[in-house]
Amino acid sequence: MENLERPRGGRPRAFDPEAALDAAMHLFWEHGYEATSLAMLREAMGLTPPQIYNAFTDKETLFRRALARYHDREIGFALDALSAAIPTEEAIRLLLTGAAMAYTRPGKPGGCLFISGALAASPQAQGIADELKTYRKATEAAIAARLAKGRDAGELPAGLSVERLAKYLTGVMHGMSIQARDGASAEDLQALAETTLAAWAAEVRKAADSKGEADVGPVAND
Amino acid sequence: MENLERPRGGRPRAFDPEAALDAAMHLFWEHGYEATSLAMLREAMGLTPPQIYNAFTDKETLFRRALARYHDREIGFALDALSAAIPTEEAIRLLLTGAAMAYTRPGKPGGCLFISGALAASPQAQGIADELKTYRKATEAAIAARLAKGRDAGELPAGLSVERLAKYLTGVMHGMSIQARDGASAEDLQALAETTLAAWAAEVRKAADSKGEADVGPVAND
DNA sequence: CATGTTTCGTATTGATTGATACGTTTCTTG
DNA sequence: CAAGAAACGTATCAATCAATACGAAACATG
Repeated sequence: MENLERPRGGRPRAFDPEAALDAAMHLFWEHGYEATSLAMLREAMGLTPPQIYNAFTDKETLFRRALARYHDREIGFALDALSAAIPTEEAIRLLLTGAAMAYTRPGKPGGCLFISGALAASPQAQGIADELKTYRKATEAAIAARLAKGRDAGELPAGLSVERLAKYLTGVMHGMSIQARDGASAEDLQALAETTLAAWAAEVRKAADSKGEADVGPVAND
Repeated sequence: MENLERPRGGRPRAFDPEAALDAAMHLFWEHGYEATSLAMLREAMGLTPPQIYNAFTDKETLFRRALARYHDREIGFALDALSAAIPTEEAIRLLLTGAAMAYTRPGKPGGCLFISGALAASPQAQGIADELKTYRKATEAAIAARLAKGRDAGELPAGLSVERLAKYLTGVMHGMSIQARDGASAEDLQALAETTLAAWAAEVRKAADSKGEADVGPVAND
């Protein structure tokens, strides 16, 4: 998966590429793609420009590597929550709770790199903005797929629009990311997640009522 | 309020400052503060650099002017909804519906300038990022104040945490802004708003139940 | 009409941006 | 131990960034 091993001999690297990538990731996370200059990267990574360019080609490639690393190391909770063998509602609860924690980790930048990396961008960096959008859309698609799976399994009413609910949940997570950047605590985001789950229950009940069915189960009482 | 009138004679301006500011606002809205270069502003505003600097001091001042103009001309719906003499729930409904429309206006950049302007920033532009955060926090505070007013008027249960609910609603609006930037339609955002209002009802009921009171009224039925 | 004031247009300014040239050093391989 | 390969450090590249100098032009006021 990692294509960093050298094919043949030569002078060995004087630094740890993973540690350097980690430093770059945190810097991009904090300041975004375009606002992070090579001078800042140089200092944070402890490297000279030729070292950076030899190892990571250019700034754009370095950022994409940082994105992949972020996806693997910082938000594994999302994939884990959605793929776990647990009820749908519990998976969504794990997802939102995980986001509340991941967006407010001590010593880490607040919020999500997929959002902080670039929302608006210059025309030259449009490709980066598009890549980030792709990551965000993938999250939404994964949530929708999980909801569809729960609906097909009879956990959710057949009349429920999974796309609509996925868009709501993704939107809430995006909002949590911005709230985190504005100083919200883990507890604040946890409360936000709980309010969101209340909406979940209301939406599910509404969809079930509109079909006149009563086989809802997990959200029947009050 | 506008301090653009000259005190004494001199050569008149060859351009309309408001139209120029409008062009700058839309450009900042689309690309954000830092990613918008003076070359781009020059072309969009149809002005030479000295014209821009003479009229708006510098890029930062121009951006702050654009922010104020955006606040006055593009999101008046928010203040209107919160200050209207209508029930609290209706005010929130207007607020969210207004956001769904304002974030997807044809011919305008998607989302909200207060978010697209800068989430992450370079150390040099930290002041701009802080100013945007101030605008976002002001929105949250205005929502909280409106909720508190509704609670004090007996429209909402006394046990309701207006700060928590305000944080949720603000977060949802932020999420709507990002969804709009990712291509969501006005209908998508409207659906998101309706799901949010379902959460509203659930939260209010929960707060009322925890107090054991029944004087809720607008959300009693099912 | 003379004077003061403001903006005009043209041509640049110094600083910073992302990215390299080049000769040297240090490793693997045969 | 020679030959090839890769990364090293130093110094710097052209392009773009935000911002101005400067003299001419166009207004208001006396």
